[in-house]
Amino acid sequence: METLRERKKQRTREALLRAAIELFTTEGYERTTVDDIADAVEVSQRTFFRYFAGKEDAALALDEMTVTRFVDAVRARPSHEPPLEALRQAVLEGWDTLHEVVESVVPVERFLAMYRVIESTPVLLAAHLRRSAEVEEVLTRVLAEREGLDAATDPRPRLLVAVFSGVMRVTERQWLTDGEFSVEAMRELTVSHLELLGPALTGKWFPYTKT
Amino acid sequence: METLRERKKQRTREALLRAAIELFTTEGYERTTVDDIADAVEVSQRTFFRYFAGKEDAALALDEMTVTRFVDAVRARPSHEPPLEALRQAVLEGWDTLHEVVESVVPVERFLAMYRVIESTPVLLAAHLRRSAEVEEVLTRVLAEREGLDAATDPRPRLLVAVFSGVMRVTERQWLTDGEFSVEAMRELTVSHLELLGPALTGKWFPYTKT
DNA sequence: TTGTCAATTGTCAGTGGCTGTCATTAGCCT
DNA sequence: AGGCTAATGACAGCCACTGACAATTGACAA
Repeated sequence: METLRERKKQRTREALLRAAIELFTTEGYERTTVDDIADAVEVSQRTFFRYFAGKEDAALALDEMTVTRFVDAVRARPSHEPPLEALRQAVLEGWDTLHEVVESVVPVERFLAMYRVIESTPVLLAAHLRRSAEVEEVLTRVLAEREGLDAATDPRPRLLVAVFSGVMRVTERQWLTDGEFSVEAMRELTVSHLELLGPALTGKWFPYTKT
Repeated sequence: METLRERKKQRTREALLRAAIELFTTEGYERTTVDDIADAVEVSQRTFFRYFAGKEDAALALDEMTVTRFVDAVRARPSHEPPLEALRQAVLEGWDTLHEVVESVVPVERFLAMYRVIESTPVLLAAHLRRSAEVEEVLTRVLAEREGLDAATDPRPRLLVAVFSGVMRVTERQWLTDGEFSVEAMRELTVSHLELLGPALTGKWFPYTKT
């Protein structure tokens, strides 16, 4: 049983996060001030900064939860799987379990709306990409260990992760652009894009038809 | 012959850029204020913001020049080359002609020092990655046109560019980490990493030896 | 050459993100 | 109940950045 203090803190944080997401998705990220968020929860601006490193941090907090989940899923993949397959399965797992990760804070639609805000707000997109680079670093170490390679001297795990992450970014972007925001659509795009990986590199452009 | 006004403007901009790079590389990006830069050139802070969209913009201006050069090089590659080869050659050209692009503003060592500042300063790295994403978009369109594909519906050009860019990011990062800052070292890393692309994806980890 | 026009710059005031400090409040524990 | 500690609020201040307006300076024609 956790103490009252801890429960209060957790509620404050969640309230701030919810208010932030609400405002970001309805009013826009730039037009929302930290004071707006703090006022909505009736705490001081200073308190906001005690829970979040900055405005960006609040905007990316949801995404951060899903990323953590994804990385854990990669770690949990059986070690006999080829690395690319492990990454692929982990991503698909991530999308399948999106609800249980996010729903504790906001409905999934809010999450998707927030995702679009991130992609369309330059400063948020930048922060998101930097965070992705950090994740690539972690994945590199995880894969290197799995495969018994030394990430410090062997560039191949890092390359593999970079390539995979590149494909995932393209996939997410197209998913948002298509306007078809179902988990199923995301699954299909992921699978088909990863299948295109080999052919795309050879430079032999067979006629392309959507699957 | 250009007018006196234009020459003055150009000189002011270059002076600001040089002062900014000087301060960023010696004092650090965060510890340098816009006032510091403006004072060093003896203009008002307001004037700085008339030449650069922000502090970031000044920090990334040099890199921007080289990126522009690279994109132009891609456009200039003969259309019979396979796309990946065109990108590869354009990158190598870019490194070979680094001097003539950069030297008009600062010595090349300054450029390299600034590059390290970018990689080691979170907010600059983020901005750099976002800019790279924009470049990927441009390259996608260039390649799609070259190959007679429709970038809007066919994901393959975008995937190819994303993969290539991923490899280049890994390469640059390792180049900076290795501490061997010669153009030759960069060439070699580029070539060898691109050669590893295929094998890295198959998941068959042959013993790796540096070339 | 001089006067007019337009571009460049400086000054000033203000906003918003973010931090340090310190007093106050509120939960915890004996 | 009372002392301890963690959480909060209030305040002052820094810095990036912007809008508005006035002052300056180069351009160009009469």
